[in-house]
Amino acid sequence: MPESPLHEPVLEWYDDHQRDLPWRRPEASPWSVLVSELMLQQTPVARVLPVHEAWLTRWPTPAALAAEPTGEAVRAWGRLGYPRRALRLHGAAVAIVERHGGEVPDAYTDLIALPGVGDYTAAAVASFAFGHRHVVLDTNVRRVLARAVSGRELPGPSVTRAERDVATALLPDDPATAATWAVAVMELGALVCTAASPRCGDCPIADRCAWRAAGHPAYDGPARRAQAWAGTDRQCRGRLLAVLRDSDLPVHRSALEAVWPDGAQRTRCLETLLADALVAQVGPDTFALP
DNA sequence: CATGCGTGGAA
DNA sequence: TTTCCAAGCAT
Repeated sequence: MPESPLHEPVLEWYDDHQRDLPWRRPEASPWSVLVSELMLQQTPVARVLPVHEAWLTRWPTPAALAAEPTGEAVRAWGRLGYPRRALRLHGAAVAIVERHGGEVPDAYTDLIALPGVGDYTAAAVASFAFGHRHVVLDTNVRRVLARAVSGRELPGPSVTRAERDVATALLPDDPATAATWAVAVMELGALVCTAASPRCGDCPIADRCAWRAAGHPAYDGPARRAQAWAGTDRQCRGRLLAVLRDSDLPVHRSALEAVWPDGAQRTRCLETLLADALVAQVGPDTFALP
């Protein structure tokens, strides 16, 4: 389903406005792309940039990372958030060495079999790193298509069949063009067609946007539940892990008690961190990164 | 399919 | 000061 009136303006806009990101440069390796995609899951580009650079310097290949303890990945992950992603990236590196001779695979089915790689990430790596033709459906793309094509402000909570059909119908036939289209729509969503304050005045397809034509009707789907934070297990786990991350030596229980007063919750969170293999117990009362 | 999972900057 | 996130994944 090639020629859509959306293609040319979006591709031209991307050519003029795309950000210069390390994982988009011609010399970027598939490993660099994969690392960036894991880090960018729910984490803003600005915070990923320095960690990605340090990561690729220290571990230029999957084999280099796979040779290290998982705790080194957790430490290097720093404050990107969702540190289980660090374990998954390490696990992906191990799997790449074991199953693919140390080379990041280019096939979607091989990619999605890696830890931490779901539909979006598999399609993104196959498309961005290898130029393959895939529907790359992230939250940015979903929002752009919801607006421009479907006339709604925001996509629903989960990907629908109809949404995927729309994205598939718009995907250019030529693989190279499809890959550029995928990253271009995503970039448009990230820079112009943003969630909160879309800059329709800068949008290359504003005159073809169904949402704009309909007068920017407000989102009418199910309310997205706000995520609580203060006092949650997530906050507690974050505090505990930060103590271990910031110490080169194993830490005593007392150091953990100091950052979270609620003993029952602290104990429970420490247990889940141990169960998740984000923390290791190295003595009767001492803990460290694995 | 609904939930849980971190973080720090912007509105 | 609160709120709301930001290129999802696993269960």
